[in-house]
Amino acid sequence: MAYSNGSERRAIDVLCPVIDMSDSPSPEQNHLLSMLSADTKVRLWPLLEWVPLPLGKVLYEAGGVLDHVYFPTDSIVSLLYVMESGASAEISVVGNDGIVGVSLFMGGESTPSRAVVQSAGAAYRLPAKQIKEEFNRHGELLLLLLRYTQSLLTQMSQTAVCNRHHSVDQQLCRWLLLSLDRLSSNQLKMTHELIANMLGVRREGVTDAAGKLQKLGVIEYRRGKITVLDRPALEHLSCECYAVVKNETDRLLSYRPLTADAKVVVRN
Amino acid sequence: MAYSNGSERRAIDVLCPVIDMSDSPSPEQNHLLSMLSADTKVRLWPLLEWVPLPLGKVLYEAGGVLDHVYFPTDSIVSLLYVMESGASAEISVVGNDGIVGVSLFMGGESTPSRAVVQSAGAAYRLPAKQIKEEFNRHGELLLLLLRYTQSLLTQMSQTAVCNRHHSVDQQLCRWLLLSLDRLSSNQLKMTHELIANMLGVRREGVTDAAGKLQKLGVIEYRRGKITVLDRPALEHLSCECYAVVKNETDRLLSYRPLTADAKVVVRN
DNA sequence: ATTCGTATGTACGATATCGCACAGTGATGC
DNA sequence: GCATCACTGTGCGATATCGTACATACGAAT
Repeated sequence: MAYSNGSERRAIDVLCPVIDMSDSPSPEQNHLLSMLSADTKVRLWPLLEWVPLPLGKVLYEAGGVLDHVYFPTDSIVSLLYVMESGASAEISVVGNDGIVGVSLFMGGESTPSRAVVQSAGAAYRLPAKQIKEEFNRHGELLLLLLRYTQSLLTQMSQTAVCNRHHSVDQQLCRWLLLSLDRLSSNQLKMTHELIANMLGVRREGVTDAAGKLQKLGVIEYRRGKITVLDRPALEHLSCECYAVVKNETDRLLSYRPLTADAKVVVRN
Repeated sequence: MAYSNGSERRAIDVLCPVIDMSDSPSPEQNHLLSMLSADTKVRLWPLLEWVPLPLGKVLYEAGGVLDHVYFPTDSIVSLLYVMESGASAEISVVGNDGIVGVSLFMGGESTPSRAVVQSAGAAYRLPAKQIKEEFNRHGELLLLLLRYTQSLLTQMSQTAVCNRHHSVDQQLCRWLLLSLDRLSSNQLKMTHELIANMLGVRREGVTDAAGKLQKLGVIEYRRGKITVLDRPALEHLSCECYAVVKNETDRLLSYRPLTADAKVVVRN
């Protein structure tokens, strides 16, 4: 892969003095951005804007016009659908493995879902105009983004099936794994209430399911902090949906989640 | 729109004598194909192969390699996800408004779902090589197919939400409307059993729901033939999901379903 | 007309989730 | 230290759907 040696990286630094790398993390933290060639990086880096994404921030509303695409570095963004009744369900999760705002380059300009920050962190963003321009060069970014979009299709269809056939217990496991893959530690800041919103179930249902997992020693939590203690057990208890999506995403994007030993392991 | 006058149509006939239009219906019956410019049509028509699609035919298996994309004319194809347990759920429906096999041009080559003919009819198909070549010209077909893919994203995410929050009764209405929009009559050949497979529920659940609709005079059925008598009522009884998907698809593709007066109305 | 396979109708207990209500309990701020 | 709020635990009846079992009825084929 390009960028594996120091000289190339230095060339970028020289060409793109606009971005102060000491302040903000490297765009490379986003897998999609890191997979680009040196040429494309030289073109795109100066256009990227680093933005902190506080918990709960809404990147775009359902039906609203998108003005940027976001490449999360260490944040997690949920694509959430909110119904007329107020009931909601998470359609997809995006972390440093993806991009938020595919409808910008797919041609639709808007989507019927809302993008909301589920785990605070940051992202690099690119204005609508720039992403379209780059997309229309019909180069590697187009290919990459299309493959990512296909992985989104998989994620969404699997969510549909999971919602139909699996228990809250199983879905909680799946959800925890999806989040875990996109975090650099084994701890997530998340209340039962918020998870319930994502899964589209009652808060009490999540409390029940989480209680069982805690009794089993798989997770540990208190007041908005969930620590995963036994990830293999979580995978075992989860429905097949997690593995299907992960395998397909790996296939499409050679996505590599942070391995256990690269993580900051927390015990609370 | 192009092709509104006779001279252009004749030009095509001269240029593409390979396709015998008297045997097979026009590719124009597929909305995506009909939206192309004259130039593109001249290029594509000779490559299209007309194929009858009998009920139940599997266009591709989950994980299998796709060798063609299909543009249904009067057939309906379901994208069906079948789980390890054998339980299934319909992810999306494709009729003359769309194309089957988006993963071919999205770059994935395969998908974890199965494409199965839900309503017999025919389609035009294009070999993998040809659709990729045309896609890589980066012309109007690319734009069109990307917008269609976005409408697929909408359809899938709405399915996910619907599976989570709506009753079998509501979902049956939504499903009937989706099928109706893709048929040229008000009658569908479909057993409760098959509908149950699509919705991912029990057959008895469908029988119950259909029984209620029949009692209300909204539909009429016997042994695999369902006749819709009161479409407005169906829309009223359906959840919002139908309308959301329809509006979004209209917006993205200017899709126009067959209007009531253009239909062959059947009473059984 | 009879037969037979398939489609549909119905019933009933089991289960999962819901909706609601309220009781603890940890964290945070004054 | 205390008050307060947000988060979590728990209980209970209501409801929807499930799984299963079996009855009925249509219609195609002989």
